[in-house]
Amino acid sequence: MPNNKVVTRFAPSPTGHFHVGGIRSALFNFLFARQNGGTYILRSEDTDKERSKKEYEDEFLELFDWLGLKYDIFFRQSDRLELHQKYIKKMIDDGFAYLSKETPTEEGQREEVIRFKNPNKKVTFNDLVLGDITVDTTDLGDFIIARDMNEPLYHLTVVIDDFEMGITHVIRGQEHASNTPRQILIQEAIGAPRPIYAHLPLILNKEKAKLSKRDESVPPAIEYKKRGYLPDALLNFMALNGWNPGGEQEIFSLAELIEKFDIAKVQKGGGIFNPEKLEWLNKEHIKLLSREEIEKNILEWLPAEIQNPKLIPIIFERISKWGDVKEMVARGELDFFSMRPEYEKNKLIFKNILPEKISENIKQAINVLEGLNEQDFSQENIKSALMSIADKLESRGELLHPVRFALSGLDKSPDPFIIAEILGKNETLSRLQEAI
RNA sequence: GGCCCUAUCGUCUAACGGUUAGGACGGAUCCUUCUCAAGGAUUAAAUUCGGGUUCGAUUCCCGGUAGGGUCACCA
Repeated sequence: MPNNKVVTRFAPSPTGHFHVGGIRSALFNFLFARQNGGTYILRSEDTDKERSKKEYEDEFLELFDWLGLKYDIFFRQSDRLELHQKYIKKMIDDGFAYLSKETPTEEGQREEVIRFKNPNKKVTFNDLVLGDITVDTTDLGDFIIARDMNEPLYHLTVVIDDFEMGITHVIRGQEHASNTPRQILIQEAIGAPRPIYAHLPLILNKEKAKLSKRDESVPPAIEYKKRGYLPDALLNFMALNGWNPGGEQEIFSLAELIEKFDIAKVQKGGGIFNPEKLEWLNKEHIKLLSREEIEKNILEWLPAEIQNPKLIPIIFERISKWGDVKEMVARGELDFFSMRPEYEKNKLIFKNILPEKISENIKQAINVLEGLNEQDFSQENIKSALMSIADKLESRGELLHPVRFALSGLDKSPDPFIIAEILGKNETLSRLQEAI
C-alpha cells in the first residue's frame, strides 16, 4: 500500500501585507488536511530577495497563530537553495533547461538566465473545482525558471518544493489556474508526480476585482485582529465565501467546518467580500461566548478609567466586535459615566411642553426615587417608580426625556432606567436636582 | 488583444430536468419604545440574452453579451 496520506500546503509570499483572501486559501488547506488526517504545511515563498521582508512574514505568522490555523510544518524557500540548485543542474544536464543569452531591457536584468526548454504541447489537467482544463503551452515559450544558479524563480521552486514535501493536493486561488500548465511541464521534466489541483474562486472587492495587497477597500488581514474580530467569526465568514455545505446553517465553529467541509461543493465563480455580513456573523459569534468571556473582553477594550462592569450591558447591545467598544468611547457615548453632562437647558424640553411643567415632572421623579433604598436602586425598580408617574402624563416622554437627558446629556442614549442604575442613587438625584 | 475561467435577489448562496425558485446579510414597513441599541413580525428583491435537446429547462449543449484571471529576469 503506497503512502496516500493527504499533504496540503499554503504558500504565501512575504512581499506585502497579507490580505484576507489568503485566509480562505489557508483555511481550506487546513480543513482538508485535518478532515483527512493529513499534514498541513505552511511555506514562506521568499525567493524574491528584494521584495521579501521579515516583517511581512512575521505578520502572517502572527495572523495564523491568532486564527488558530495551526500548521504542522513551516518552511522558508530561501532555506532550500541547495535543493533548488541540484534540480536546475539536473534539468540542464538532462536537456530540459538551458543557459540563455539575453539582451537586458530593464535595470537589474541579467545577460544570461536559465530558461525551460518548452516541449510545446497541450496539457490537460483535472481540477477538483473547475473540471478539466486544457491549455496549449506553446504560447508560454521557453519561460525563465531562474535568473542564475543562486536565484531560482517561482514556478521552479513551487514544483520542486511541492514534490520534495510530498504535497498531494494543491489548493490555491484561481489566479494560479493559468500557471498550472507550466508547472506541470516542469513536473514532467523532473519526474515529479502530478498533485491533485483545486483552484478556489477569487474573493473580489466591491469593484469585482481580485483582492490585492494594495487594496484600499478591504484592509490587510491583520487589521481584523487589531479591530477585535473573533477568529472563529472571520474563519466562518471566509469559509462561506465560495463554499456552502448545502443546508441553511450560517454559524459554524472551526470544528464544524473541519467536519463539514467538502471541496466538491466549492463554488466556481468569484465572490465579493461583504463587510456587513462579517459584522453580523461576528456579533453572532460573540453571543455564543460565555458571559464571563464577553465581560472580560469588553472590559479589556475599555480605557482603564472606566473599566466598570456596570457598563457592560449597554455596551454589549451596541457592538458587533470588540473594537467597537473603543469607538463608543471615542464618540463620547460613555462620557456620562465618568463626568457630569453639560448641555443647554432647552435640550431638557420635550416637544413643546412648558419648562415649568418639565421641572415639576423632574421633582416628582426625585420624590419617588428618594423612596428607593440604595440597594433597591435597580433598573427594574427605577423603571416601575418612574413609569408610575410617566403613565399619568399625556405622554411618557414628558418625564422620560428630561430625566434621560439630565442623566446622559445625549440626544441618543440608553434608557434612563439603566443609566440611573449605573450612576447610583446619589449621582442620579444630584443630576436631576441640577436639571431643575 | 491571445489563452483560461465564470454567470440565481444589491451581496453570500440553496434548488443531484418537474419547487409558489428557498435561506442569510443588507433594505423597507410595523410592533416594542422619550431617543439610541437590542428584540419580534411582515415585506420587496434573482435564474444575463438568443438558439437548441426534452413532455418539461435555473439545471444539459451551442452562440452572443458581461465580468474576472493570466500572459515578468513577482509570487
